[in-house]
Amino acid sequence: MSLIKETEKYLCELVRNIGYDIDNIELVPSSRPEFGQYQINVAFSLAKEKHENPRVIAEKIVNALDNRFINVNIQGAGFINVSFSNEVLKEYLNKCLDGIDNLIDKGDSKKIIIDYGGANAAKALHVGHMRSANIGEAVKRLLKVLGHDVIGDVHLGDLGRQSGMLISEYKRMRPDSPFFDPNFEGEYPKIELTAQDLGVMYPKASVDANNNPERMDEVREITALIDKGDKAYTSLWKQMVDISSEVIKKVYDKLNCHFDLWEGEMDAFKYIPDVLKIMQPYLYESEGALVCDVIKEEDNRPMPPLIVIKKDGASIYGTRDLGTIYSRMERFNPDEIWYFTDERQSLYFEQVFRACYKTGLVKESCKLKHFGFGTINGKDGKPYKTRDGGVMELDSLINIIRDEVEKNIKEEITGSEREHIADILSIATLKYADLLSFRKTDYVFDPEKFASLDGKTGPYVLYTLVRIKSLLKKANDKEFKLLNIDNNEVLDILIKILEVSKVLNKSYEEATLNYIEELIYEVLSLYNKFYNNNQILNEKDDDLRKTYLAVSKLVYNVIHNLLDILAIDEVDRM
RNA sequence: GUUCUGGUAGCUCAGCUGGAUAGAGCAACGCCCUUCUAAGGCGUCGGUCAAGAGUUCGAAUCCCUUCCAGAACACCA
Repeated sequence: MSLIKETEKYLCELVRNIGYDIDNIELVPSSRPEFGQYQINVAFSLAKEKHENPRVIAEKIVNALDNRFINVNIQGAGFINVSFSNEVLKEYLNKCLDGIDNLIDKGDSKKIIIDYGGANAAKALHVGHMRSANIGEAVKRLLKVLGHDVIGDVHLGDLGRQSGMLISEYKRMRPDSPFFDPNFEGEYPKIELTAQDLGVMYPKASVDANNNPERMDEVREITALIDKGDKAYTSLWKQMVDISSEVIKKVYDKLNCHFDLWEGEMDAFKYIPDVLKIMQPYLYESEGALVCDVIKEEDNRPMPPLIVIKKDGASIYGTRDLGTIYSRMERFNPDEIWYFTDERQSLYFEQVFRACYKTGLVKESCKLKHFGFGTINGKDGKPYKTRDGGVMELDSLINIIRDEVEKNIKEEITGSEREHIADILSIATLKYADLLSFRKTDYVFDPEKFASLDGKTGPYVLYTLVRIKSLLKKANDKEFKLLNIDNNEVLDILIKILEVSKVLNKSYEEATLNYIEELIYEVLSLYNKFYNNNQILNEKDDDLRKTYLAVSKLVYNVIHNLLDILAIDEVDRM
């Protein structure tokens, strides 16, 4: 258990013993550091409830405190200020030099499925996919650290209009192929296409279909045929999906995103009949489609019904999501399913979730949650595009950052090591920037700013770690131990590190990583200040040198573990 | 049109389950290298928290109104 949590429990017990019935007290980092490390504001709420003087309540609490605190004082109308004694801090933090277990508080373990990634098969990953990947992967790792049982699913968009687009294009390229011969019987051949080919074919088909209604009808027809299980088209499409999957996987690997399940919409297919059977009593026909009402009496906004079967008889993305949820319930029986997609899909997910509960597809005890995120914009405030206004592919985006980041690597580092460092640094830069703002906030993509050594950036973080690692490596001392922590710069670092537990829990509750990044920056910034003003290796006083080294090790350990949650790798030099 | 999200320093953003004097980064200006990676650190400047009214010991935070911006709103995902 973390020191903060343990202390809060103690305080809660203490206040109860005085005669106030409360279930928790918060130890808040002080907004007025000159009065102490922490403030306790409980006297105000109790005063309001009991109609007593907050100052009197504060005095009662203060008088009961034991000697784990020093500098206890009451300010203003009833602010209680306390600081931990150095002995308490040393004893606790000396146990935190390796690993992160002593710094965090685990709750009840839940089984949670995380649906993130969402790449479209047969189309290159683009900017929009990056946030889902980065946020989803980090949240997945965070949940694991907090003791949950997590399953991450890439949930590929491998069914839908792009299949019709690509097959119609292939038909124009190879009209004589057996896939288009209705009389063909036997094994369909292997197609000779690369992911690059598919990347060229899709936009070509898309442009044509958008300008030509007949072509669009053909696309729809092919899409519907796959939906209905057409052998030739399904075989062709599956091959296309496999071809592009390899490339998609490589990009996800670059981003350190590793999925437990590599499934997609097509995998939901076989569950759709069961889903329809269960939902049957709630389905009705509307404008040719089969829909399910999801409006509730208390709604004060339009809530259109969820379309389950289109008027052409084919499934739609909602149907596939329902099938996926059903399959997850059957196979894993999770406590929760979390979705990470663009915020613009929030109404859609609301519809799907309501349909699940209403029809009994999902039991009430299983929580379905959608966590939307904001868009990545250019400096003009509009979604980030290539110079000519096209969709920015994720790979190009990585290369843009890589060009910037290269400038920060020392010239003396060359060859494959340089390449390796550039790889890690560019992903770290991209991720740090991507996770820096609150999940729902749109942010401006600014490669130069992100790759800068100054400010809240990946390079700043990794550079600081490089210095710590170099220093720890040079240290001859066998013993790293906090012995003398009277130095204020040291104390500031230690107190900041105590926040880890709360920061992780807050990040979990809101499914956002910006709090973690903020903490990383604050710790490292305090460490840099300390590093600048103190000689660590050359410190003559044994106790001080051991303490300084222990602080360095503690900082490294904490930041290393936090970066691991964010799926950000480090380098040894740069 | 209805609903949702947002409006905080010149710029980019935190803070929003009400707490003491509203924060950070960048930019600008000024300091600190016989130094463990100065690729760093320190300082200064910078605010009607969109506007107005309300709730209370206390409001950037909660409620209401208005203005501005973005998004969603049935067979695309």
